[in-house]
Amino acid sequence: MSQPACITTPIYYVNDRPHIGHAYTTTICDVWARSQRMIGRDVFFLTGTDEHGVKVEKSAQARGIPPQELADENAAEFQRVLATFALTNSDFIRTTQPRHVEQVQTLLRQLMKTGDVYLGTFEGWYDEGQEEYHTENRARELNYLSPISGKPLVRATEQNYYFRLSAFADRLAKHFADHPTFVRPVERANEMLGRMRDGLQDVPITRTNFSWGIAMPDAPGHVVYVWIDALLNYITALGLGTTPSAPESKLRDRSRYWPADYHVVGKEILWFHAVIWPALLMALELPLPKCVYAHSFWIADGQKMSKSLGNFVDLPTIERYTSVYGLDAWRWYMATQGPLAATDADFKAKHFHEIYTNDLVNTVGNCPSRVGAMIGKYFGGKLPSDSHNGGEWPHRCKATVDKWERCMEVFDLVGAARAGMDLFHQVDVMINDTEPFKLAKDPANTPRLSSILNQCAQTVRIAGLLLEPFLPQRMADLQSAFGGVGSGKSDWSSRKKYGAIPDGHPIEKIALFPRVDGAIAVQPASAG
RNA sequence: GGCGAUGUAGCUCAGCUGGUUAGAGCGGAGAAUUCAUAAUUCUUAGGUCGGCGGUUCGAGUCCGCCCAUCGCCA
Repeated sequence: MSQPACITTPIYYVNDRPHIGHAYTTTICDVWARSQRMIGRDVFFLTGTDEHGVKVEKSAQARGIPPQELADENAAEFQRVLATFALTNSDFIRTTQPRHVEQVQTLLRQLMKTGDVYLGTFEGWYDEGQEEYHTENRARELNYLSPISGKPLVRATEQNYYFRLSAFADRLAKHFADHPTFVRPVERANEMLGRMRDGLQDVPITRTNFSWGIAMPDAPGHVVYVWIDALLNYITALGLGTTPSAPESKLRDRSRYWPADYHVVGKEILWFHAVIWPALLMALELPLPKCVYAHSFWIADGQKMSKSLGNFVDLPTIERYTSVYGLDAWRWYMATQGPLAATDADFKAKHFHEIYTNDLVNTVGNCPSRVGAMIGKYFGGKLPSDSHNGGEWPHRCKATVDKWERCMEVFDLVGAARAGMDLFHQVDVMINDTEPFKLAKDPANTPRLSSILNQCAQTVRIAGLLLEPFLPQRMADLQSAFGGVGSGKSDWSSRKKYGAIPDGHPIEKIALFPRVDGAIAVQPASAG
């Protein structure tokens, strides 16, 4: 039985249009999901849409349509994007689906029963656009105007249901201490710890001033706050909120995927995922995710992306890149140049072009091309035999595969990609050092020539294998050009083994990544 | 305003608990080579390690202050 693996993206808010931020998070999750599937794990990769809340209600109102219609429209748009990008999510959960709504209500009933959710009163200054309250001091500082919209804050009193977050302070602190990689990267974990030291206050989980949301059970007029609703998607998708008799109880088959290996989120929503969500899970007596990975943001040409600047790398822009460079190139840039660490990454057309040319054209593309060409020229396209059993290469390949596996396990996508690249580079070095093209001039050298080219081909095959999660389309081409062995159906232990291509197997010369002329490359977005 | 970072070669960044000539990738320069997608390989680039002061036999590496940028929070 294979080991389950689970990775999630946040669910995307249907009030937003898809942009590079969504594409990035989903793509890196996809790379990881593919890698784990490749090594034989039973992977559940979850994404979806967050569809409730005041903003959706108001946007729909502005357009004169029911909120569900707006949600349907935009959820479809997000799903279209997934298809366009060939992302391999296992499910797409929508918070308006009955399966989610019912489980959220079941889970909230449970929390009321345990006392972790209680009815309380609150009065404060409310920012309707942001769906948040400000403290008295803060409100005065702001002149009682929303810092975002500039609209007046509203004095509001609410009887709300609260989640007893304060009760979990010690357990959370202990969890962070016992699991130093619970929140990554470490800079982000420190931010959470710092904020937790300031104390944890109970958080309201219902509102009464809007209706587009999940009804709080047994509490007419109370609607579940959108964040709580959204967080619970991670377990409702796995059926953890179903009762055995419920119509959705078959979802419980998925319970083996919990706890998730990775919740991949943007840093702006880390507090919810690193503190509130774990506390909720503790209250529900469910295990915590193994890691909450908070990536940073893409900026565009050195500037923060914002609506007012109009410099969002939006879907049409992304599609320009994929049409010029291909989908794999887009994935490669996302996964290897993205803001996986604590600092933001700059998205630049020129940089994209350089990375494409250096990494993909000149290395990943060219190396198999030269190996294939020589086998074609000197051996009629049939893999010559190696009388030296691979020499150093079985060892080198194994060491690299091991390193790749270790990197992938800890979500070090850049390190894993580098491992594959390094193998291509080593082959290039060997060719330059041993000069097979010179050996080919004298038939007396044939045995040596055979060994060298066999070793090149065997190693190229493994290098390509390691890049498959990043470059699924082109690496499939490479696998079929290099003997067609080790395609998806074989198991990992045999695929990763050196020497899988049999002697005499056909090897094709291929050009995986066409050079893109700088002149027709995607141009930087012009200012204004 | 509170807390926390960051500031290292043209660019993007590595440099664990302080110790001989401060590193990598890309760009630039030079050389080798021709199997390959004008691809590859090798060599190289003399950067006050933000500024000032201090601790120390010795500091990008510790402390203080200042400047700049950024993050989280209020």
